[in-house]
Amino acid sequence: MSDHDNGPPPDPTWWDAWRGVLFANARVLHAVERNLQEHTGLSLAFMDVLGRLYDAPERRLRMQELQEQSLFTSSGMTRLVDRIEAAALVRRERVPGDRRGVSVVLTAGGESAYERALAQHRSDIEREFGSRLTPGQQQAVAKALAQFWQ
Amino acid sequence: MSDHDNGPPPDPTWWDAWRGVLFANARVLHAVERNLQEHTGLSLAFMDVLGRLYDAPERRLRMQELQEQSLFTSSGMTRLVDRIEAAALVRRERVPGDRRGVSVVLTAGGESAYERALAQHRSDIEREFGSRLTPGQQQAVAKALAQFWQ
DNA sequence: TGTCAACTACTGTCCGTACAGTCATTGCGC
DNA sequence: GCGCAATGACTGTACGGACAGTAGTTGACA
Repeated sequence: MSDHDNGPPPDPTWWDAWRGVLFANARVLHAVERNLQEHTGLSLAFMDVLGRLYDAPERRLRMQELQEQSLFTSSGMTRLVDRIEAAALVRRERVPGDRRGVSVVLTAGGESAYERALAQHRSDIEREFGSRLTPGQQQAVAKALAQFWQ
Repeated sequence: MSDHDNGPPPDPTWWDAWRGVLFANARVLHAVERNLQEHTGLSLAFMDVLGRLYDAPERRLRMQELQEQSLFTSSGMTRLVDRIEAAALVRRERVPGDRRGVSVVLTAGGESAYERALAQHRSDIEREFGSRLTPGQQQAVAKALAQFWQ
């Protein structure tokens, strides 16, 4: 048994891949969130909610739908929507026929604020992340990780 | 100009890659952090600090070294070390020759707690992340994202 | 039709982090 | 040696999110 290959055993490949995901996420988010906040006044949490409303039919969703799609708890979503509503980017409306329910609707201001912020955000992501990967790497990463958002 | 290819323009590849990183990170972390906490009582923030001390010469680092390597602010690190110290996993020591400085040293209990938790954590990551990628995908992701942790 | 469990959203409270400011200590320029 | 900016760590405060609990509403079933 050759035991001349000593030293610490190398990390398995999946461990390096995971570390890459962890650090890429942290570093890119850090840069991008700060920049977005400065240029548009919107946080990524805001963007997440606004984006889901933007893509929804009639630009509206129930609180529960909003919460299910995101990684927030329902109480967290209540308070997040409170803040977005205070910024006049969405408004709450009663759901006809179910007095328990509340719809969250994108306002006109919210719509245009989202469009502006999305453009900024995408260019930030391209600079901090996309441009650092070759097209082949982009493809490979996208394919390997697509399963995590179905 | 053929304009029969309408519909929304497809997202660029780097955008899909980024989304993969974002969701993989969120989903895996969520599952793994909960499990680690339950089985070992340690949070990932604890693990981060303990790991850096574990890998350092003499199992000790200055507060500032600890802070520079991590994504915490210095005040955040002060309070994080407070909590880890309260759990008796590290202790603070004065630096001889510089009365401003403080060394953080891994205790014997901290060392063994870290070793146990690391084993748990790695098996969690393998299950939630590694096992979902083919060896080729692991390799590709690791290579593409290595730059984010140098 | 009355009762009760399930559903929807909100609130009380605590914890962890960031930002800005403070205090003691150090070392450089003169 | 003296003055002063830089360094290293800590503290006051505010905010965002989680967990657990609450209140109003609905629908199913006896």
